[in-house]
Amino acid sequence: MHSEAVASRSADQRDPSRESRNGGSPQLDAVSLAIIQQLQEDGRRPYAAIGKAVGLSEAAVRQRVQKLLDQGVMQIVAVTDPLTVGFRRQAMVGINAEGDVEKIADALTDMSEVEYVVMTAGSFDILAEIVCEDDDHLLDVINKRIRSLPGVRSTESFVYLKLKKQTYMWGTR
Amino acid sequence: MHSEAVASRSADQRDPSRESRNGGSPQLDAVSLAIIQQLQEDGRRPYAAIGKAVGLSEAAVRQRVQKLLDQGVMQIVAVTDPLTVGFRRQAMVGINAEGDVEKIADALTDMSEVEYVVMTAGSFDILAEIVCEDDDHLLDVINKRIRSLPGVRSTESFVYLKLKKQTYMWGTR
DNA sequence: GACCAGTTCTGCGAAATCCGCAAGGCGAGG
DNA sequence: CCTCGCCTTGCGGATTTCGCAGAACTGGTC
Repeated sequence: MHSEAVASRSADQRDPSRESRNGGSPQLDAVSLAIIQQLQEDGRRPYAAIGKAVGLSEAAVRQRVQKLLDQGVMQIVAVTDPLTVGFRRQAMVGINAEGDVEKIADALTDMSEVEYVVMTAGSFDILAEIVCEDDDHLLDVINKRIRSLPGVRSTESFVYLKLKKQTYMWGTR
Repeated sequence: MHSEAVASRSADQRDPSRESRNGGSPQLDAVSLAIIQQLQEDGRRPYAAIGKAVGLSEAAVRQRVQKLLDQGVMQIVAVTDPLTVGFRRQAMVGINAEGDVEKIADALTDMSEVEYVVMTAGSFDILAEIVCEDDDHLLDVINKRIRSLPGVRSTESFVYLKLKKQTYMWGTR
């Protein structure tokens, strides 16, 4: 019914062997990847259109999307540039820590002003992106809430001046 | 018909005076903010439900969402953790530059491996997030493509080990 | 090979949503 | 007064969503 994509799908695309060891995360086959890719282009694209593109029925796409959402593998959301949207201060904070770094990362995760937390290798152990109402708020979060966390050795801040690019199209290359 | 939200809306929410000067971006009133907020929670929420929440008709919400999309104020997309999705290397790169920094940022923006570019104040002029297939690819992008850009004085890389948090809920606080 | 349990896909109707369009209200400005 | 921009209401038709039942495939076991 829907082109020749169907014929090859069940034969080879479902192969999960290439996943290797990437942290025990719920393995994704090529079909789910293709679905995610469709939704990276347009988060509101109808299931039927996605199904046609990846070679699956509408209902099957719906189930897989729901599972991906439930598993937390992806989220479908509106993204903006907070700076554009208005009167806010944003910054990236590099953190040097000692002891249980992951616990510090968890503490950051619990802060509502923190949008993005990633553990890194390099001269910072953690990078955290912060979105605030104004300078006072930003200062408060960085100096009072973050620097006072046990294990935080030092921090360095990079206040955002202008967001130049923000995409989610890694699947489309 | 839709609760008391309507009554107050036209009276005060449409006031654009608090926008201040934030870069000549298309000013948003409180209603559009509320719509964005709804879509930050669920990018697929139906227009009627959004309308009920913000006190607008379904058709009006539809028009505003379309305009916000067209203007590039927001995008509705699926977001994932590339590391979770599989076999990739990701890094944040801090860049020190001389001369026209914005031009360098534009050059970074043109690279498909670069997902995120922001100009900052601090010890880096630019922060760029990179998503790659593997180590070789990452090395190639950083050392060959970025460091060779005219005006780039130095770079420092932070390879991602683990993404701990990634949200878009600034509207919901 | 046969059987079975679990999972995934397909194929439907029914309900809800999307989408374009037209007619009218209403406030802001010229 | 008139225009412009935006919202509302209402409408129908096309499309999409959603739940469910049956079929198909997978992996494990005997």
